[in-house]
Amino acid sequence: MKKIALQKDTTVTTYRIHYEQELNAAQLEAVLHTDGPALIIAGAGTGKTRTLVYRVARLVENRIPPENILLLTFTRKAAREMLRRAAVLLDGRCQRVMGGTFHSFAYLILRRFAEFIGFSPNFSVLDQTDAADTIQLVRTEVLGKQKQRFPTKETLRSLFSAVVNLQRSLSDLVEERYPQFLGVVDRIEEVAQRYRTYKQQHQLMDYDDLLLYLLQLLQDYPDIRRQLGNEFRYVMVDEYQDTNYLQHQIVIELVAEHRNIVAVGDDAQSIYGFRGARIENMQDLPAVFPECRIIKLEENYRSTQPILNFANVILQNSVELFPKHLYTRKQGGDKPAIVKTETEQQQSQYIVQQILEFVEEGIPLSEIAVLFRAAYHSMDLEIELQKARIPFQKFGGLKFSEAAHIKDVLAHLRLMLNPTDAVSWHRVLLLLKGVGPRTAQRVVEAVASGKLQIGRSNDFSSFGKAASSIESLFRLLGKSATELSTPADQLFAVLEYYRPILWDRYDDAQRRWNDLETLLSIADRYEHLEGFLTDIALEPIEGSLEAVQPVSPEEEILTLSTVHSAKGLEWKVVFLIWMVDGRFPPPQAQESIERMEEERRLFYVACTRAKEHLILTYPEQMYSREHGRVLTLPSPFLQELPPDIAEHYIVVESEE
DNA sequence: TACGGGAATATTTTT
DNA sequence: TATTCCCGTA
Repeated sequence: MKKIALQKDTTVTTYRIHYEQELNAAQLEAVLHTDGPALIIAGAGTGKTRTLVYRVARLVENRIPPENILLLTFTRKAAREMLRRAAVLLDGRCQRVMGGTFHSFAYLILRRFAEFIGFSPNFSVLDQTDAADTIQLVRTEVLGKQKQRFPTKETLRSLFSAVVNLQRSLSDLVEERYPQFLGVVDRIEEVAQRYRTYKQQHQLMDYDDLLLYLLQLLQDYPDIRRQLGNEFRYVMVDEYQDTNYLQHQIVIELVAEHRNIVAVGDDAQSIYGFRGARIENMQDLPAVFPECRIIKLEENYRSTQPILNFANVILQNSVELFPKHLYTRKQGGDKPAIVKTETEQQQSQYIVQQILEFVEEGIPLSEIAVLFRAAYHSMDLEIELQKARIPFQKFGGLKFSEAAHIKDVLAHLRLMLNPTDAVSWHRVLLLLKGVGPRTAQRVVEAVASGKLQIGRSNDFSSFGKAASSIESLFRLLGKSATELSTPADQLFAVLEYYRPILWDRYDDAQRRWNDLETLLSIADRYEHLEGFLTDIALEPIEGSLEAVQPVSPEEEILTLSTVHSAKGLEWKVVFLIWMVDGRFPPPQAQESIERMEEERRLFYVACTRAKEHLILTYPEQMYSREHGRVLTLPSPFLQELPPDIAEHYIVVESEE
């Protein structure tokens, strides 16, 4: 007789995570949803990230290979953070999930299939300033001697980008945004055309190209589309309300086979319209996938009820959004405060003083943030914070890696990688004494024709007094290949070379030098120069140029941030400064209803960052360029609020 | 051809 | 306010 024994049935999965206990009903429904399309509409603070994190874990627990899961987020930081949390929740397998932005994902895929779109796998990625510099190159070609008024490189770049992201014609956009340039639209078109071919010839892609070519690849090669569809069998997209047309199409192509798409978003938080974001993408999803399940998360876990009431009122005044009502089970809490100060300085002093009081009460600096509409709005406050020795980190505005000295140094590194990069040659050569555009051009041509070559001895005698400095540049670039093996080594050599140039060019050289040392510590994490440079292009280093006081441990730093950069984050205490007409919203936005609506959503995003205390401030006076000191009006968003939704205060000065 | 000085110009948000 | 543009001078 056969002996019968028991063995564990491994085909029945037992779960390590107690999903039912740790999630609310709606969240649970979203997490347990495995196959097929789903749209999760998640209000602010309703545990959207938590839901995504648990869903990643759940899929992995369901034995779906992590490599087959794709998590697309708005920043790479967000993706990393979610996967880290999933790994803590479950185990290290979650770290193997593919996560990143649309752009970083596109980069990865395009490298793999570069040949299909006529590129080499080593193409480089242009960040915004690189793109503008490249445009400048063709711009001068097209323009020649003519001195008719013509858009600047940055204007051109934003125009070209809008053409791609908004899917509109160049002439339409020129007419709408820059009617003064309607007369030269043909030449603008010519620059656009040349820019396109220039990029192709030199193996360059800007941000828009990454999306454009990925979509093209998916649409033109069904085999590749199927292959990728199988590989990324489960796709999750965060912040769907801020995807643009191209990104939406990419998603549709990618999930065409398996239809496993989970999109998460909140139409009330769409704030990237200027970049082509379309709320409609979210609304379209059920039309594209009729079997799409719709799940709403409405219970808020972040804020107190008075803050939510305030936020709800903001949306009530919106003309186009679906009514939305956030609620919480949290009891109590103060009403938001609206504080009028006389001047900007008084506003800053008030904030500093309040921060100190909150710290006194035991709220750590890391739980406090000051938000504002535009990066430059915090200038005065930054000075006051420095005086009070409150350490802070600033997000938004000019990026660390966009600063001139950083770009200078990176240009040298790019030449080490790719000696045919004309834009970098220009940048690097113009740093030298006695070298102007003409000489730079000569050098670029000589390199292209092989008359000059990095890594061998050259004859520079024709360059007159600039000869010796050009020679030392070539010596530096020639060094790289043989003697320097890591990105950090290479950067170190560049810094040695660049140091005297820096001190000669900038009064604040020491501060900039500190930035460069920071850059060195970042480079140290990389093995290959290529990866280092691409990462910097795809994910410009956040944070201000202002040296963050390095003394204090990281948790003890105050956050200053634009509202845009604060998206998805939360703090116990949130200040929102400059709630003044013309600052929030800015004047340009007031020209159209759509843009005003976006500003309103932005205001909503700002207010829903606060967990316990929300404090809005506005000075009664401000300086304007033309008129000097002028009186302000409170932001229209404040004026339309019912009086009892917040407490109103006026700052009065008193002796100690 | 380089470069300095002064004028013009844009100035919201970001991958 | 800071960068870019334009022009005259060396």
